[in-house]
Amino acid sequence: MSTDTTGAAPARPLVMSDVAARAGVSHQTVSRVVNGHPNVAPRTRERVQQAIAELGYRPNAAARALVTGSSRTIGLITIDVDQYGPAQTMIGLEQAARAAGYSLSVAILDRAGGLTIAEAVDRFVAQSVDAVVVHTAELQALEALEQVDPPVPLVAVQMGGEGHGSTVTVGQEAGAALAVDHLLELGHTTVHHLAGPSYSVEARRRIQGWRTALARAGAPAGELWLGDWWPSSGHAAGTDLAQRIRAGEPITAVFAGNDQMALGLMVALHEQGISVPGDVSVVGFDDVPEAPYFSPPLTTVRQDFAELGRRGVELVLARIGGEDGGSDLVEPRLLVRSSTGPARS
Amino acid sequence: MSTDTTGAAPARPLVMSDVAARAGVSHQTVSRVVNGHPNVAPRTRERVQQAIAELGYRPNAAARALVTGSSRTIGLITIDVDQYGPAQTMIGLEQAARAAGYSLSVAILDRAGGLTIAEAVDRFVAQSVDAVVVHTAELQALEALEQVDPPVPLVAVQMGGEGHGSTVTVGQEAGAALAVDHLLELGHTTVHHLAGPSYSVEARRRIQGWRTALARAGAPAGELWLGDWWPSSGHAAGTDLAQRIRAGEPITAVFAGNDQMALGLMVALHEQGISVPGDVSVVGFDDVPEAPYFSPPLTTVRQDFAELGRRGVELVLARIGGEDGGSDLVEPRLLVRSSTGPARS
DNA sequence: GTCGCACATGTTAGCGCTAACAAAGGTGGT
DNA sequence: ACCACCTTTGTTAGCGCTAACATGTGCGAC
Repeated sequence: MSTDTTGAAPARPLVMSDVAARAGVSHQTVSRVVNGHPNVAPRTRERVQQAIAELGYRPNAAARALVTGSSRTIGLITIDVDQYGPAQTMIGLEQAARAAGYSLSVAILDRAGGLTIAEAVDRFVAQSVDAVVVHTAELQALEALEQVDPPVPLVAVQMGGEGHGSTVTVGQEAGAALAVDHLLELGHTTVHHLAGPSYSVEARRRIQGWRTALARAGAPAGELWLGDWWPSSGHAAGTDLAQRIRAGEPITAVFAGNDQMALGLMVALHEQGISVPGDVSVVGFDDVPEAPYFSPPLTTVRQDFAELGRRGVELVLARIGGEDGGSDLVEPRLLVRSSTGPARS
Repeated sequence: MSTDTTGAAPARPLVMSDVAARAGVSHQTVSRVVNGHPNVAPRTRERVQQAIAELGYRPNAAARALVTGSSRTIGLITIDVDQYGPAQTMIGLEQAARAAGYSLSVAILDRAGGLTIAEAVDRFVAQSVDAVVVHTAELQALEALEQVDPPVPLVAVQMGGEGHGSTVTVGQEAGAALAVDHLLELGHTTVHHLAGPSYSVEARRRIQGWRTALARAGAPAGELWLGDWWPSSGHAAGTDLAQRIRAGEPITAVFAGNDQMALGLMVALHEQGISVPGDVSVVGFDDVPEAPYFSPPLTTVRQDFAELGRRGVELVLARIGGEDGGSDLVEPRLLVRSSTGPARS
């Protein structure tokens, strides 16, 4: 319907020589100004900058990428961005990347296998990205990652194990230990664990941290259930738990692998007439924004996801700059609210 | 035969003429095969495809973008991806885009003003994106959008008003009406509304829908409070509300602008000894995954965010293909759970 | 005054690809 | 047999930019 020639929008996109013509210099001088090259006379630089501003010129990224081999773009491979943690991490990543002058290209894996890690890396390489950041805790995906050897830096964020390339990770074991120690200090004999799914490396690390903390304190081993991160699996576990408690089993403390499962768990317990924290204390993991408004407000382990993203970019930049960039760790923190209390004597 | 096939990372990236040499054709023939050009002899095509497979060749996206002016990339400008809706929408968008052979480049706005819409669009244009999708309900951002006239299709997703270019939107008024009518049918005299912040176009549309539905039913106008989408603002509103109820005000039904505020509201009510739905019925908006596990399980209006993303891509593709692509609407749906009940007589 | 050298600017080539045109080979109609 | 015409393939140019080299200019050292 509308023809796109409304004064401001030029029919032919502006190129460097348009700016050059206007400033009365060669296109190469414009290039030097654009790239902050030192050997340009101040007056010339000013004229060029003015011409750029007047024309509203932006250099063509594709041409730049072609000649330099770098697109000033970082590729992010992620999963489950509809969950709080991955979404926060992505925000931290994007903002840090942008602050450093990089754009973010995103590929979202799905559990249905629509896109494999190798394909995603491949695509990014063809796009001339300067680095790839992988954010997933999927065991399978991480194993696949080992096979990939891209010609650009690859950094993993939040992965549990030590993998190919650089890694930023939250101290999952430390976080689990925080939860367990808190519960033990409140006088609970042992702590049971409702873990995330087995394909998740994070879930495994938390299980490991839980076991270790229990052992270190000399407490008897607790029981382990597996959920799928979602509230419904917490609810199922809670229903089962409640029946066993009413049957007389001495279960008084549960550490849930994330806040959403803790929510489902507490709701099920409540439905079955079990009091939290009166009868059972519950600790979550993540500290989602809703956690303070659960019933009762949830004691949980906070992970600083945005910081994770920022560190990831730092690592990327170090690697792009040729530095080695080893592993980096973000420490979690315990937030005590009202879902935990002293053990019933 | 020098068996230096794939295996190790090649020192020099593969280019089209490497493939051409291996297949014994010219680079242009390779280009034709890669782009599915019709006039290539079947045998030749096969040989070339085999060479591509053996070498693991991927065309350089920057060179392609430079010569064609298209990078097969869609730029997404979004905000609040840490909230459920925007994150889901992004997932729908990314998957539909990838299915159509496009990549997604992401810019995340922040309320602090780190990046303006105009800058983001500008950046994307310099990146030769084929289209820009804007996903925000920020009034300010949408106004700024009116000033922008990019040389590529721009489609807005979820915006309330009719703006420049194409639009996909959820029927906000219809959703609000769903909530109000449900409450009215249960016998409540009127419905009060805890709305989202005033800068949000969505919040405004829901307010409008709420008012209209009330008026249409001949119900007296309800009271309006403004929150900020987060649970804490719902909690504050709920605390205030509870006191007024205990003072005798006849408040029995509240429609919250989103589920998180509904959560905060219900918790505050509960803390103050007001029963939901016994004393007050509450309806949310969004249907986050936690909603069935709130206390009580929340009656809410579901928005299909992933579908929104998919439709957005459809619209984009239509626009890229030169079609007009008008507005498109996704209809919300009411999910009745346990936070609503008949009015107390 | 003349040389040397640093700085400022211009000129040229080429990144890897696609588009346009050119050339070669095959087919059928007369 | 010839030519018209289609299909298949190759050759060339150029997208917009940066890197490398070439040229021009000014100024201090001798």
